[in-house]
Amino acid sequence: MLDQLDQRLRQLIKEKHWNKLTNIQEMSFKPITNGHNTLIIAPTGYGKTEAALFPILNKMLHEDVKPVTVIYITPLKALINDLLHRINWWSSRLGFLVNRKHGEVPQKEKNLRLKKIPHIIVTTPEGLEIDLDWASRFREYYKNVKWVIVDEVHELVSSKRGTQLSILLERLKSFIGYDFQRIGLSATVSDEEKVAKFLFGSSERKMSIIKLQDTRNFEIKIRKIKNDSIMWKNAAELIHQLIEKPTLIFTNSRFSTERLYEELEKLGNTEIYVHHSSISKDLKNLAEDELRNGNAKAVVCTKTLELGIHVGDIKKVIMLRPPTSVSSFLQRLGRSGHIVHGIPKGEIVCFYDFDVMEAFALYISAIKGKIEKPIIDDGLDVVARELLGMILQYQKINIDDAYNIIHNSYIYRNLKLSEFMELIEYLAKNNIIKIDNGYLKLGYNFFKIWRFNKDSKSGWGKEFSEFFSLINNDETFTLKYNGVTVGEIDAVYVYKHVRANDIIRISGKLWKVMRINLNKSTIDVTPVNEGEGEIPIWKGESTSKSSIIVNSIKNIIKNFNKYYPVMKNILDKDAMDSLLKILSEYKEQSLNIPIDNIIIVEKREDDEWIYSTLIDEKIANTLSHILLYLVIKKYTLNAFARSSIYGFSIKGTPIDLLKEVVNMDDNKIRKIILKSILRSPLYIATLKEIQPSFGKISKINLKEDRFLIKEALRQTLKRYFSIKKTLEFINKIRRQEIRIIYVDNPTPLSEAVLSHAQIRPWLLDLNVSIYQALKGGAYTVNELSEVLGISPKSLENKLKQLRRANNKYKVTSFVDVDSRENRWCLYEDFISIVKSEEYYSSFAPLNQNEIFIASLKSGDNQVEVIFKPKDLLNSPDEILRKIPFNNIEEVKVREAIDTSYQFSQKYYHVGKDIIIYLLLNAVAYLQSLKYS
DNA sequence: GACCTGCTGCGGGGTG
Repeated sequence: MLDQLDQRLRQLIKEKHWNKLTNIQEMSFKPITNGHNTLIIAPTGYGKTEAALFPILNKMLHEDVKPVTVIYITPLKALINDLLHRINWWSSRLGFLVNRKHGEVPQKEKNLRLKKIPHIIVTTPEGLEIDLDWASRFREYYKNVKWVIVDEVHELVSSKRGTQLSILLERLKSFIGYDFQRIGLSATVSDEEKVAKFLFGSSERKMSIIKLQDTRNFEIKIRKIKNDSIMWKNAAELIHQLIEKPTLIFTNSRFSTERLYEELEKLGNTEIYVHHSSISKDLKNLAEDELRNGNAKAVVCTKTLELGIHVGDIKKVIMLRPPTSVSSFLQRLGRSGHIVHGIPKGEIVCFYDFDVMEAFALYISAIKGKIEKPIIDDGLDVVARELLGMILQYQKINIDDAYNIIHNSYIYRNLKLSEFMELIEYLAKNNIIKIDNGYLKLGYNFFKIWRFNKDSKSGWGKEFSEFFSLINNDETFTLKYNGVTVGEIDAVYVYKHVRANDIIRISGKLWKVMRINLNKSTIDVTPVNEGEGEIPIWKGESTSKSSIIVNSIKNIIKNFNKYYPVMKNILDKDAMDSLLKILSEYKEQSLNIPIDNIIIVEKREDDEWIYSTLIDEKIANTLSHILLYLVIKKYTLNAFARSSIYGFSIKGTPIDLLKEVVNMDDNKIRKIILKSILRSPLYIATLKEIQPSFGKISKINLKEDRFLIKEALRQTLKRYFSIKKTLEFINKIRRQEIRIIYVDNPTPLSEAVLSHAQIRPWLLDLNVSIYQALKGGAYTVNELSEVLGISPKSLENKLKQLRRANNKYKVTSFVDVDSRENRWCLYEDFISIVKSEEYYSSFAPLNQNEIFIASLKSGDNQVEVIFKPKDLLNSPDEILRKIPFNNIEEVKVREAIDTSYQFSQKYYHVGKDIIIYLLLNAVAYLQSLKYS
């Protein structure tokens, strides 16, 4: 191939001291030169960027090209920065200008591109979105584009960002009126054809897929630690021995990252860093730099370091607990042995017996080359957003033209015009667009939702910059030390758990909370050296395990003897014992392992029914939601379910509800599934995510917003549930192809089910939501308002109503003497809150002997009780005797000498059962005012 | 205990 390259390019290759080109560079040259749309598949580190670049630069040297000639798209800002230098090295020497564009490029640098138009622009999907929608001058230069390169296609293909990009490419094609050449760069994927079609869309060019047979081997060891009360310490001790400088230690959560670091630190480890998405950028950069410089012994990280950023040569990868998919397993493993002939070296450290099964299943699947197929997101919210983008671009757009552009995208090739019209009508109803003689224009709600003005924080709406991105963010608090950001915590966690003087562990350090600024959503902290810090819990989306893992586990159990020799090589003794233990426990109970045709049912003492069987997680999720729906309808609100690949469970029913489900007809089950999804937090989250795209900001109305509800339901179903597979599963039970066996003793898989999180329903009934939010704690109106997403004012009114209630939803309030704020709690929880340490000072008078007067009212009855604080503690019955009614509508407390009522405290709608504590609260509060 | 990613353009006015 070298001989076909222009002399100037050949000279540069010589200058780089490249003796030869990599295989993938050789193989890609011809198809790209011939103008084919080309998908290049090879692992990281094989020079894919140059494989795409060489033939293009070669052509650019000979053709009359005008800037902008090439758009290079990649999903990460860090990659853009890397690529800029890499591409610029070649192109600047050939006389072509390169420019980058992402949110953190300084304004000065951004402005340059209009003065000197670049030949090659490197940006994100969002960057292209901005340019097409909004950059009215620069986008004119896009009319010269001949090539579009999309990097990390595997990363984009199954996300909304990829869907967005697929429409953007069709918009670009329509805008410039030229079928530009598309080149994709990807890591190993399972469904290459589909990925190629996704990328190439409506282009009529021939297509080529260039794939490097990945013959790289890898070394893997699966280990198990003892999961007793000090399992984190055990894990750290083992990992400490396994580390070979430099090592990447992957965990599956931000919490685990911090927790493991804590224990590694206790073992005296230095030169170890923490890396995850909630750590400040500077600290992340430090960790990356130290890796590259060879100073870091190890970095404990989440998926942040799984993606393509170069972090130097990694000697070894340790995974704390198995990752949830084969592709993630391979990506993590691939971070080590980065030199082309290096062999990746990995360790999986397991906590539980079933971790060992999963780890081995991952290994077997990886060896066999079984990788998860991409699931393309076909959300209509993306269509809506792109439609709005097109209107921004053209001011107005013909409905048919808009439809054709969307329809050209591979993802929406089956979208019917009627469905498109339904979408348009819904957008028009929300006044985010208006329809004018077959043309679409922006409606007056557009700039209400996507605000330009950052300061007008009041009310609803999002910042205009967010319009260009389909990534959602939950509310967070930023931790600041001396004004410098050190990390981030979920807002809900802050409201529920963080208070002044608490010690928090984040970014591998301990911080004391000095001040919580609710308005700015920041927390001022200061570093401390000792004490036990609490690690915050971040609530992410649930990560489900791929069905490849489930099937692989089934296969391994069925053919245990066949796999045994491999196992002996890869598992350490403890891991091996774990696997054998699972098998022998079933044997001891004379049970078959529930892999294909058995469900083992156990009822635990607390009314939790566990159905264990290896199962597709979507089926488990669907079944558990059906059961949850039935329990709530029939028995109790205090119910929850669990679902996992090891089975599912339901708590709160005295009878086996699965039996009832099996006896229902399919239509009824279908209806229940839909109803149960409408109550699931997963649906609520989807709804929240997509509704701004449709211009919906006010309260959702079941009739008016049918389109939105239907779409949210469809997306939730597609992502997390499966009606078809669930009905098939139930049918197998009916036909007794799946047998149900009841047992009394715990079995290994049921223990695995129990280790999964509880799914609680989200009820639209406000009383219930408040009940759920308050349960077990005491909160201010503002805190609750954030948790529930209801305005503080209406929430306060609701709480005042509930104060009068005479049922389990009844609430009450008291003053938090430390913060002087009113706190609300469930009436049923009040006494346990009084007795908790947290609010001790709110019920502890400072002076026992001062005299107070309480005036109590009930209807027309009224009494005054004179008391000393010590009476409340020593002889409460005497005080109670003086109160002639059980329900006290109003209590007013003041100090006897304060005849002006200058300081008094009131309570409403309380029973005699808690009045003593409220009097204590009033006294503690009034005295705290007086003595401070 | 449950991952990650990104996020105005253009031109006019002022200052040195």
